[in-house]
Amino acid sequence: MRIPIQAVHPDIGEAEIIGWVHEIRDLGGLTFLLIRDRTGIIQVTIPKKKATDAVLAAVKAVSRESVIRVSGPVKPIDKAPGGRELVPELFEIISLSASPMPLDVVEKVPAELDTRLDARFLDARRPRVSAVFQIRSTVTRAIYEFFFSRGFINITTPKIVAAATEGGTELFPIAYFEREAFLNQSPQLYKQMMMAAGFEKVFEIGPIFRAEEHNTTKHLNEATSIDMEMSFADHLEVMKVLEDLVISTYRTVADQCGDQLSALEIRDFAIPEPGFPRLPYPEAIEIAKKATGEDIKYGDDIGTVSEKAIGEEMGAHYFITDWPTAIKPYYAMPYEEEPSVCKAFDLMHPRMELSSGAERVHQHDQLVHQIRAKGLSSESFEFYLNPFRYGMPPHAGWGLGEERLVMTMLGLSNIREAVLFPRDRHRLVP
RNA sequence: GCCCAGGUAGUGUAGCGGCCCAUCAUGUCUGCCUGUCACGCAGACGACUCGGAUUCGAAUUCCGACCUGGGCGCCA
Repeated sequence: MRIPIQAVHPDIGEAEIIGWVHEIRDLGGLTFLLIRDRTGIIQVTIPKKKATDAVLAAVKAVSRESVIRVSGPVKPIDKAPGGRELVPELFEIISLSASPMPLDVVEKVPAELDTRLDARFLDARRPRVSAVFQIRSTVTRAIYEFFFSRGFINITTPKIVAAATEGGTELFPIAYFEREAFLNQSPQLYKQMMMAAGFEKVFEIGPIFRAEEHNTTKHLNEATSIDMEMSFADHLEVMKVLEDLVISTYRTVADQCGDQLSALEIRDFAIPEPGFPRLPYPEAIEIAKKATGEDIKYGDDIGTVSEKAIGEEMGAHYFITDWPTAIKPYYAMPYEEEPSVCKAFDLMHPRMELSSGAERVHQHDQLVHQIRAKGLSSESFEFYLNPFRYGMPPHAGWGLGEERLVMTMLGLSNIREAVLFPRDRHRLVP
């Protein structure tokens, strides 16, 4: 019976392991193999004089990164990594690895991201890479648990759609039988429609597609969006939910991913402090203006340089609130007393935007008016507008980028590090 | 899309008109080695992105294409 390498202790006497050959050190009369599975690494020691011919022949034939099965007694040895070693009685090559390999799993020689992504299956054998995706898995589970524990209903919405969600972003066109369709940029319209269905609290974690030709370390053409929508809630309430979710996700990772954080050499993993500061948009651009010396006017978008400058000033997670209605989507609710400002917010990490959300317009006529004010045609939104005629409750929600959450949490320099098979301007394979 | 920097063995690099049938490391192969832990030692193998131009001579200069990284824009 195979046991995980992490569970191999001298007390258990004998063990059978299956794993990849991490390193081979042949000293002549003595050969050391390091064998790796996803739980850890163990040394297998083969003394030439005591080993059987079958074992010696297999050890001679095996190459690095081959899959092997080894069984034999486990011995406590101070000199071995982990304080124990396995001396094989049986040594079977299950799957021989070819050489040379596209990259060095042991990381004696670094590999560039592009090389790594081309051979992602090998790259992901590296403990530090594997750790990122184990943590991302924990993040996903923590988020599902967070929403379920608060009574949210999980929904799935179509990724093949007939038209744009918000305008603004480019869509990928696809052939849908005899018609043209698009990959959805956001579940926004569908999650709002479920407010009209009376679901009250919904969430979805799923892919979104943006055909923007951006070329940066924080954009993807296929990303994972964590979306929620809540009836009878205003923007302030859903901001609190967002803050709680971020903190509880960090806490779960801190509690459950100690080994993975060590593998990433993250020693000072800090859980964000509750009470994220709320920075009104006019104050945000003031900070940006002072820090960058640029002439930023009210109503301008906050560019990358400004975003960084404000992030440095704030130093931790914060919200930007009270955005000009003109630069937020048509579905953001303007303040009654000052309609040029709306109840939209962005959740910022000092490095970048993580989430944006808003209280939504729930009155049909106002929504039509705002769609037209953005230069969009309300006819193509008929499927979306219809529910607003038949008792749409007030509601609010947000969308949070999962890759950006993981990237900022782990200090990854490139968002592609947080995706197994990233899709960007140039990469479609693997 | 724009700007900048690049593209040299499987990987990561040095070289930047002749000292280059190209440096170093890692890797692979062969040999030696019984406590390695980035094992060591000896030997071998393996590369100038593609196309054009300049030149007596191009990895090196110029032009074009393709590809990569970073910054910006757009965007979340």
